Amino acid sequence: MVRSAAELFAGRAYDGVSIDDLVTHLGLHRNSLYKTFGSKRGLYLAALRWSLEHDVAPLIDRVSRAAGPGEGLREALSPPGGGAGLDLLLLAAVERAPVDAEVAELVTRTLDALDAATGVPDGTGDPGDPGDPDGGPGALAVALTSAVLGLRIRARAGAPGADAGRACEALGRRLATR
Amino acid sequence: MVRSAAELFAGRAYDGVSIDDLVTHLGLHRNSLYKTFGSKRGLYLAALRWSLEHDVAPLIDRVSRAAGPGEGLREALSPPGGGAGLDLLLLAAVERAPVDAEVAELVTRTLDALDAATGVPDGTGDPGDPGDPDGGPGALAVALTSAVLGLRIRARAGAPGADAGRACEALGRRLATR
DNA sequence: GAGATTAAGGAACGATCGTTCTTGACTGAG
DNA sequence: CTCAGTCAAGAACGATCGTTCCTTAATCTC
Repeated sequence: MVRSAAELFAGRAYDGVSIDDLVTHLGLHRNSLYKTFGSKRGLYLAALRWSLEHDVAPLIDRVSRAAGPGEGLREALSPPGGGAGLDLLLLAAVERAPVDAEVAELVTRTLDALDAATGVPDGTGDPGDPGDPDGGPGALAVALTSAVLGLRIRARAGAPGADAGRACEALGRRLATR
Repeated sequence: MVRSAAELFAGRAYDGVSIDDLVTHLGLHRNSLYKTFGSKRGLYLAALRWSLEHDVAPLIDRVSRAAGPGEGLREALSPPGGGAGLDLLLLAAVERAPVDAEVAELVTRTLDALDAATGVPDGTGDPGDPGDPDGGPGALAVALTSAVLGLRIRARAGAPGADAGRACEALGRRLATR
């Protein structure tokens, strides 16, 4: 149920998903929705948390176990389960986080975890260069996960699609050497 | 007028900006809006085109003239003019392009131009590696511009902010060497 | 100066939004 | 059997959405 809601919210913007859409695509009916989740926002938060736990968290696990940075992040773009993947997190970051503090908190915490999972060093020449300088992973890891978000955007926007894998592979190779 | 509309649409989602918001924040009044642009979507498209021409195009110019890939893209994150910058393009790519073919066309064409402006080689080991293999810039350039989009997302989502510059700098250094 | 044209400023429209209330059938305990 | 409680199903609510229409004031032409 919550998973179906997550898939709907991952497909289009928050305002683009109406209560009628939710009621018809899900089995659940109006009364139960408000009884259980309180409001549309409540259901959205539940769906977001579900997606972060069941889609993104396993992905973070696989990334942290991957051989190189490129390999792990390439499969981040095409999740095996066929679920919402990163899309709900992406939409939440772009359109909900700026107007919803609770969403912003969830998003930043998840992205920070994804940064840490890459295991990529800082990459700046600043003092205290390696790994974790002072709280939080390195600048290069932030850039890498940001690239994944951007590639997912371009795939959604209708790019040819196949070159997303090539782009991630090329980037991973550059970051892996040395 | 169109610029003010672009700033509004860059700030929140398309459905989050109402006609009342537009007529109050802009000087223009309802009748003229529909006389001139036909519909809300018409005004949105005009604003998007304006932003692409006045915000993104100069940015692409500066990127193509920058010394290294990192230097040019870092200022892409904090445009000097203080305008909408990449935000309208970003929102258009995430939430409008999947449901509006005309927006998708504008977005993909602009992003392709940004790729080409980086002057970054392909980076894959594929045959025909250097520069433009067959139509369109290299995979590494796609990854680089995608990273810029992702960093802008994280800045909007409430990240500490300062590390976006560090991330872009670190990535630029990695891509410049060799 | 008189008449035609245009734009401003709202009122008003139907549709749809998120939310709540009412109704009717079903279930378990006494 | 009876009755309190639960839940599906949908009607209905006020608010707001995008869009159109109407009235009035200003501008331009002859």
